[in-house]
Amino acid sequence: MTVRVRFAPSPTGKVHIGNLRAAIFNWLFARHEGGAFLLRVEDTDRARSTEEAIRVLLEALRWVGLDWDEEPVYQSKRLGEHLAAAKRLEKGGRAFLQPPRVSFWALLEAGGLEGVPGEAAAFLERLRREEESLRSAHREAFEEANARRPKKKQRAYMEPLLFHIPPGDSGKAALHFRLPHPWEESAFLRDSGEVRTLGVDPRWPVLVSARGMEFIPAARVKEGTPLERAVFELEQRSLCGFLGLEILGEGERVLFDLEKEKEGIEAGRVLAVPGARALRFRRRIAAYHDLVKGDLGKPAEGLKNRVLVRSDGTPVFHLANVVDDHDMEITHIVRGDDHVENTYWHVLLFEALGWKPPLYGHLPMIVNDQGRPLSKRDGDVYVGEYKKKGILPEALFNYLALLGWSPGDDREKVDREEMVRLFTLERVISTPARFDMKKLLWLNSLYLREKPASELAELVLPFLEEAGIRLGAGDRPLLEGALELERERIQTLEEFPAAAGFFFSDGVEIRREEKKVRKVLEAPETPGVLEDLRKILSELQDFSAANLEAVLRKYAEEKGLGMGKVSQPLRVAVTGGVVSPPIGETLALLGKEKTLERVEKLLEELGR
RNA sequence: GGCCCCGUGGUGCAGCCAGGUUAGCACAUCGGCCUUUCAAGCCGGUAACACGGGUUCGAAUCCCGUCGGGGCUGCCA
Repeated sequence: MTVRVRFAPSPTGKVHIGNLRAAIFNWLFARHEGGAFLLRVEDTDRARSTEEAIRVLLEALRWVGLDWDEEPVYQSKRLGEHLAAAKRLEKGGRAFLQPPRVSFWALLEAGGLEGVPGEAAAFLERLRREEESLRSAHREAFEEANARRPKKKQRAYMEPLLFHIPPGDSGKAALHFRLPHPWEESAFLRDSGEVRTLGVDPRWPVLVSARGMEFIPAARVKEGTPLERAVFELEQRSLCGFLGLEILGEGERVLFDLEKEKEGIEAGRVLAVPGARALRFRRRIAAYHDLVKGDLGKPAEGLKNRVLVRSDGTPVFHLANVVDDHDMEITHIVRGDDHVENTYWHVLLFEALGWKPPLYGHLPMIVNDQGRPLSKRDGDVYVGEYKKKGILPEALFNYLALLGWSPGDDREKVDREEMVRLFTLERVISTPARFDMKKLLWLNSLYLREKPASELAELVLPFLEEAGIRLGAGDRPLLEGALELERERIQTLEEFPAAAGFFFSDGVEIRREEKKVRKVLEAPETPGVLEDLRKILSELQDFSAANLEAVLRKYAEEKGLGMGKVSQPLRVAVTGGVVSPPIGETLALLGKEKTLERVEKLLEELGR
């Protein structure tokens, strides 16, 4: 089997660094396996997915050197396939239409109020009238509880499900995916053998239908709370985790046995079981093997049926994803950790469509200092910002690849080919990683040192322009020379103009505001030294770095001065500051004419 | 709240599955050397197995519990 992986971003005009890392891991995996790396543009949000946004996306991938193997697939063009798959599920009984104004009342009505004792029916009526007051009671209770929580654990208020009226055009129905019934086989659901009981509120009937079940867990409703004041949420669960389900009443009396009602349920009956105290069932576990995290599983009684097609007729992300992954013959899905929980139902969806799901691996998230997922508030989260900062794509690639993966030894700088050779998902770890800009900068300086000056020159041009430095037609050798000298002194291309601008300017502004500069200028021997050097340098024929170095050293020795007393005044004259590459190299590159001009000018300023 | 995932210095990784060094490497930080400045380079220092039990001659490693962080819990993607 040939490995086929994909990177499936939605184009928003910016590429998040976490997405880029996912792309890198996919690419490395594909290249290591000799497989294909594909692109799928999830452009179903037409408002944001402009052509410009798509261009930015592709450009970012090219920038870090990720190439893809086939024409990108545009999700927006595949609406027909998505809907066809949904239709197929509906026909096969694995999806059902449900009108949008779903509420407990509606469901009760659909099934009739038969089985609900008169007392409960009257109570429903009362509740219906008091809906508003209940709603605010719920809200109040929530706000109160929320205020007591530590800030980090606070949640946004959500309407209680009991009164939840999902948005959507009234009159239209959303298509729901139905998880397997307990009597249906599934490769991703297994009998755990463990018997569980789950308390339910006896004041409320449990509803069982082919769509799943609805109940209020007793744990949510405190003992003795008047029902009309109770803060509870209706659970809408699929049946899939409830093997051998029995609904128990007072004294463990069996009120309902799912096995016996199978046929009625399949025929579409909605059963209301009043007076229930507990659900007893054998637990089924939803499970899949994650290539990064190992065997993963969760109790399937927590699984819910999910919306596949919205009431406006558009497929949800998950459906589109699964259908596209199948049609693109994707074999491995490598994506962010935030999709782990979705995977349980994605594999079930594949299965329901009669397809074999791909293998999944989930990458740990990149987090900020607070351990939260990197967001735009943290700054520098988009690929473009790194480019703008003068980070080399090789460095970013290297850094990102090592965030959550390692070649297994202590190497930090690993080139692309080596990574391709060594990459395995097995070596991806599952702990979230913090983004460390300082380490990126360090890696960047390493790559800066080894890139040919001619390439660097090309890359640094925009930064020079940004700094207002214009190069003459014949300045290319000068630029490359300056890069050779400065490359190991800077960490990013962005720093180059400030460090080497003096090579390209006509004159130079002495930075007297700097203490160290003043100290050099005010040194008593400075004027004399500069006068001597003016003479010596003007008579010098061989203006090479080596010779300059030798001449200056000889002069310092003769005068009994430290080399610093000679080089620093020159440096100030020529660069305006006290920092530059070795003085010989600097003067040689700058050239005799400019050097003398600048020394002359400084002497004038010093009144000589 | 429920379920799932994760916990090695300030940070990233190695070590964990197959228990046995002084817990290794790198970034950052501090100090020193080199030195004409700035870098680079070299040498050295500070600093970690979240906590508590258990198993064992021996636990970062296996088991249980606790705590902490994150994810999911939408007709968002």
